[in-house]
Amino acid sequence: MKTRLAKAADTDPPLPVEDTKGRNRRQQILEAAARHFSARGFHATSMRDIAADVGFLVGSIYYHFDSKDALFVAVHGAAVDMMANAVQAALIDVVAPWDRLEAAAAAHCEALNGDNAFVGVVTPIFPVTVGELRNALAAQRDAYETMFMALIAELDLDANIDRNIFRLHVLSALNGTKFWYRPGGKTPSEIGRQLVSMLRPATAAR
Amino acid sequence: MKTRLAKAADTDPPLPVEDTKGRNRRQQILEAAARHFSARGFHATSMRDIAADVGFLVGSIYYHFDSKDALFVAVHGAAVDMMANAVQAALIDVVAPWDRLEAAAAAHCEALNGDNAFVGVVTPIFPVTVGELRNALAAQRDAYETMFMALIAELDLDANIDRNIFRLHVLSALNGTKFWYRPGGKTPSEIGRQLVSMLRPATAAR
Amino acid sequence: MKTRLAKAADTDPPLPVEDTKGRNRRQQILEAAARHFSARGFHATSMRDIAADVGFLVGSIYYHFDSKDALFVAVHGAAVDMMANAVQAALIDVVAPWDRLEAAAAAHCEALNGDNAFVGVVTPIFPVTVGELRNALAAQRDAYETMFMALIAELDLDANIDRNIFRLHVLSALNGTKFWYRPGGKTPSEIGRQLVSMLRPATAAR
Amino acid sequence: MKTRLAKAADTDPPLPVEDTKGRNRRQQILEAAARHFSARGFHATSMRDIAADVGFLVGSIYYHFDSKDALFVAVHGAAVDMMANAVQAALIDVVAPWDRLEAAAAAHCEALNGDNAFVGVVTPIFPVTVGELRNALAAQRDAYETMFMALIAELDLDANIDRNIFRLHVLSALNGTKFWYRPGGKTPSEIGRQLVSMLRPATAAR
DNA sequence: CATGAATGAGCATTCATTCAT
DNA sequence: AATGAATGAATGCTCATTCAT
Repeated sequence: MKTRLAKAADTDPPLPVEDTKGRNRRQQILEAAARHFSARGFHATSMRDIAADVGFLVGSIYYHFDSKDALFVAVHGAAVDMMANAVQAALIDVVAPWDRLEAAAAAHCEALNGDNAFVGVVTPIFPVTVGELRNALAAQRDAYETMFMALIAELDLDANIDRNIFRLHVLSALNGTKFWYRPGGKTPSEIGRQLVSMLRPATAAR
Repeated sequence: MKTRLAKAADTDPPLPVEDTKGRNRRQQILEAAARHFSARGFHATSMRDIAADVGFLVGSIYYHFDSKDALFVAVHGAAVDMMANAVQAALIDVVAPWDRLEAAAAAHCEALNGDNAFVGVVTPIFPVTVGELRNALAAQRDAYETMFMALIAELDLDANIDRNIFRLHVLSALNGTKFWYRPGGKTPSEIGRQLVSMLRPATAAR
Repeated sequence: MKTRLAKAADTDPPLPVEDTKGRNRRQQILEAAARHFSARGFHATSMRDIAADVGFLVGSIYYHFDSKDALFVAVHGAAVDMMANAVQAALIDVVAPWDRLEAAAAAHCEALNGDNAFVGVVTPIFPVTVGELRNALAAQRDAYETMFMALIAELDLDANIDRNIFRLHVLSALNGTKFWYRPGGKTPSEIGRQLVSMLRPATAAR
Repeated sequence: MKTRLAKAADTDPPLPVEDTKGRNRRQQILEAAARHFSARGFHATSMRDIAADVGFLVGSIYYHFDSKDALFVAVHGAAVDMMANAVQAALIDVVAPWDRLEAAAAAHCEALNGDNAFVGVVTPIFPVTVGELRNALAAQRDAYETMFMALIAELDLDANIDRNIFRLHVLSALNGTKFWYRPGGKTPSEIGRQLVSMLRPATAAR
C-alpha cells in the first residue's frame, strides 16, 4: 500500500525550518484544495479559492502543481491512501472472514464521513465522466478495491453470487452514505456494520 | 405516480404537425439537455451545447426555460417519473415481498443503465451540494423513494435492521451501477437481481 | 400649446366600447411605460416589463410603437404637454411679471414632483447623450421653454444679465429638484417659489 | 480635501518606466472609463469598450477593479476630488462672502464643462436610481457639498430663505450647465458668475 | 518561490426586435 | 390586434493558465 504523501515527514528527522517550508507549502495547498473540493465539488472550486486559503496568489499554485486536474489527482491519491491505511489498521487481529469485511466496512464508512477533508474527495462524484482525469482517479482506486476483493474472496458465498458484483454493490452502498449520512442518528461505523449484517448469512452469525 | 411529461404523447391521437411543433421544441430541448447533462454532468454542460444540439441559439432556450437550473430540474423530474413508471410496471402481478423488491431492483437498474438519457441524470451526482436546486431535486426524488419504503416495509427482516438504512443502502448500491456498469457482462437487470439475492434470507429463498 | 394626447378623448362624444379599445391599449402602454421609465430609467426598463404591466407579450407593443425609442419619445411628449398645461393653468389671472414667473416655477416644480408618472420622465436624465433620440426630446421641450422665455422677457432685469442664461439656470434649478426633493419638508410648490424669491430684486418685492 | 488619485504623480520625482507601469495601467483604465462614462453614460458603456480603449481584453479589467460599479465609483470619486481641488484653489485670497460664492461657482462650472473627462461623470445622471451604487456616489459628493454649505452659511441672506434649498438650487443650476452648455458663447466661468450675480442682493454689489 | 499582470476562451443571461400565424 | 417563437448580438463576469520579473 503506497502512502505517497506525508509519510516521509513522519519518519525523517525534523528538517530545519527553511528546508521544510517548501514541503509545507505543497502540503498546505493540498489541504486547502481538499477542503474546498470536498465541500463544494471540483467545478465549483476555483484555483483562486484554494490559493486564497493558503494565503497566496493563484499563479503560485502552478509552481507546485501543473494544473487543476493534477491538483485534484494529488488530493484524491492522498485520500485513497488514507482510507487504505484506516482499513488496514481496522483489520489487525480480526480473523473471521465476515468479521473482517464488517470491520473494513465500518472503517471505510467512518473515514468517509469523518472530518477528514481529503477523504471527502473520494466519493463517486467523479469530476468528469470521461477523459484522462477519470482514468487517473480510477487507477488510484484500484489498489484500494483490490483490498476489498481479497476480503471478499475469503467469504463463504452462495455459488451463484458473482464476487465482483458483490464487491461493487458493497462499495457503492458504502460510498452512497456520503450523500445521505447526517450526524445525529446512527454513527457511520454502525451504518457500515449494518450493511454487512444485511449480507451475512444466518449460518455465519457472530 | 404522476408522469408530468410525455403522457399526452402516449394517450392522445397523433396531432397534426403544426400543433405538435410547440410541444416538440420544448421536448427537443429537454432531450438534448438530458443527453448532455447525462454524458458530461451539469457543470460541464453549457447552455450553448444544448442549444446547438436542438439547432438554435442560446437565447432561444430561455423562451422555454427560465434558467439552466430550471432546465435541469425539468429533466430530472421527467427522469424520476420515467423510473417510477418503469418500477410500477415491473411490480404488476408480483406478490411475494422479496420478489417485489427484486423486481423493483431489476427495473430500477435496467432503467438507469438503459439508453434513456433522461435517467442518466438521476444518479447521485447532484450538481450542487447545497442550495435551492438541491432541494428541488430532493423533493422530486421523495415520491420515488417512498415507493421503495413501502416495498421494504413488507419485508420480513431481522429486528435489529433499521429499515431506513436498509433502503438507503439498497438504493445506493443500485445507483452505484451508473459508475461501473459496462455492457458486455451481466445485464443491468441481473445485476439488480443479484443485489436482492445477496440480501434475501435463506428462509425466503425462491 | 399642443396636447397631442388624450385631448380628443375629452371633447369627443364617448365612443362605443369596442372602438375605444384600440386607443385604450395604446394609452395603457404609454402609462405603463411612463411608470417604468420614471421609476427605473430608460435603460433599466425593458420592453418586457412594460408589456407585462399591460398584460400582454413583448411583441405586441410593436404593433403600437415602432421601437423603444419611439415609445419613450411618445411618453416624453405627453409629459411635456401635461407640464405645459399645468403651467398655463397656473398663469391665469396672474399679471405682475415676477409673480407670473413665481407661479410658473411653483407649477413646474409641483408637476415634476407630483405623482404623475409621465412627468417623471421629463428630468434632465436624457436616456442618451447624443443621437436622434436626444434631438427628438429636445424638440419636444422647445415649445415649453419658449413659454418660459416669454415670461422672462417681461422681467425687469439688470442690463448685464443674459436672459437666455437666466432661463436655463432657472429651469435647471427647478429640474434639479427631481434629484433631491423628498416629501416631508417644504412642498414642491414652496421650493419653486423660493427660487424666484432668491432672484426677485428687493424693489420688486411682493 | 483628499486627492486620492494622481497626487503622487504631481509631487514625486518621475519614476523609471518600469515602476510606473502598474500605476499607469490602473490609471489608464480609469481614464478610459471616465471618457466613456462621460460621453455615453453608465449603461451605454460596456466593459469591453473600456478595455478596448486601454488595449486589452475585458477580463483584464477585473484584475484592477472588482466590477463595473466599482470602476464607476472610482472614476466618480476621482472626479469629485478634482472638482473639490479646483474650487479650493479658486477660493484662495478671496474674502468677501458673495465673492467667495461667485469664485466657487465659476470654478465649479469651469471644471464641469472643461475637457476633463472625469468630471463629466459627476453630473446628476446617477446611473441607477436606487441601490448601493447610488449611496456610494452620494457619500462621495457629501464632502463636496459641505464645502458649499460653509460658503452659503456666511452669506447675508433674507431671513425667509432656507439655506439648504438655496444650496441645492445653486448646485442644480450649476450642474445643469452640463446639459446645455456649448462652447462658443459665454464661457463656463462667466455662466457660473452670472448665476451668483442673479442672486446677489443689490446692497452686496461688487 | 512567489507575485503581478494579463490572456483568451467561455458562461449564463438579457433584450430589442422580427415575423409568421 | 395580439401571440408564440425565435434571433442575434451584446453584457458583466469568471477562470484556468501563463510568464516575466
